[in-house]
Amino acid sequence: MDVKKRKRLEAAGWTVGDAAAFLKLTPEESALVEMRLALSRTLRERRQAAGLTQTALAKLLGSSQSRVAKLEGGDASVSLELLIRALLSVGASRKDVAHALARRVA
Amino acid sequence: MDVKKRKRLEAAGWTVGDAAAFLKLTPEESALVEMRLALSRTLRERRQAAGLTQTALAKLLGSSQSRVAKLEGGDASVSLELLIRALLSVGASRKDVAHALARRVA
DNA sequence: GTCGTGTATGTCCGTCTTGACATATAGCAA
DNA sequence: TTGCTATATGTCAAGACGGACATACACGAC
Repeated sequence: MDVKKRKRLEAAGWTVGDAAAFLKLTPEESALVEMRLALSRTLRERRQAAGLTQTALAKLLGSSQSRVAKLEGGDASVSLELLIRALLSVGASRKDVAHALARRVA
Repeated sequence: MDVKKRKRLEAAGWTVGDAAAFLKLTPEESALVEMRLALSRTLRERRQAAGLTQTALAKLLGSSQSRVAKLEGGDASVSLELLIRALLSVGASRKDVAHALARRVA
């Protein structure tokens, strides 16, 4: 968005920014949200690249299809822990997980 | 340990290896354990480098000294999630966390 | 010795996460 | 249309996790 348009919107009472700014997240909260997002995207990509369905991954992970959907969908009810476990179960290494964690998402 | 000694021990019924081999962990379980270890070590180092006591970090984190001790001590009752939150609260960035996660621990 | 400080360990109880299940939606083929 | 497959969404009981607290331990100063 160009600066002029932003100025115009802000003058009209709108706030322009990303989700973190909108929700007034602290830097730490933002980092957590971004990590979740980065991991869930990576999970979906790796699962599809491996030719697995959510159901198949769920079985590998010892979980259920619905939870895998929540993992990939960034549902608030899933922990980083489970996301990381899921990545490991699609063959990611520790280094892969680290890389995924730092991946740009915005 | 040199090969001869290992052979001798194995001949006597001993198994030589690291904790993962001893506990017969799957590669994924090993990776998780190593991540926990890597993060908790990094947390302790960063906290000390920042000149913080466990109590001070606990306040930053919105937790208690006892939980920080468990975090750093690798207690089984702590999640990766909390470890990561703790790192963020001592000023680590997402990239820092990723780096810590992949850090060698053996 | 006794403080004081920092850390470790154990337990309790409320909350969050999870697997399981049901159900809904979407796409595709016969 | 029906049927099948893949994914999404909601709910819930059981278990895991977290903060708080008590307490124990270690160390140094006094």
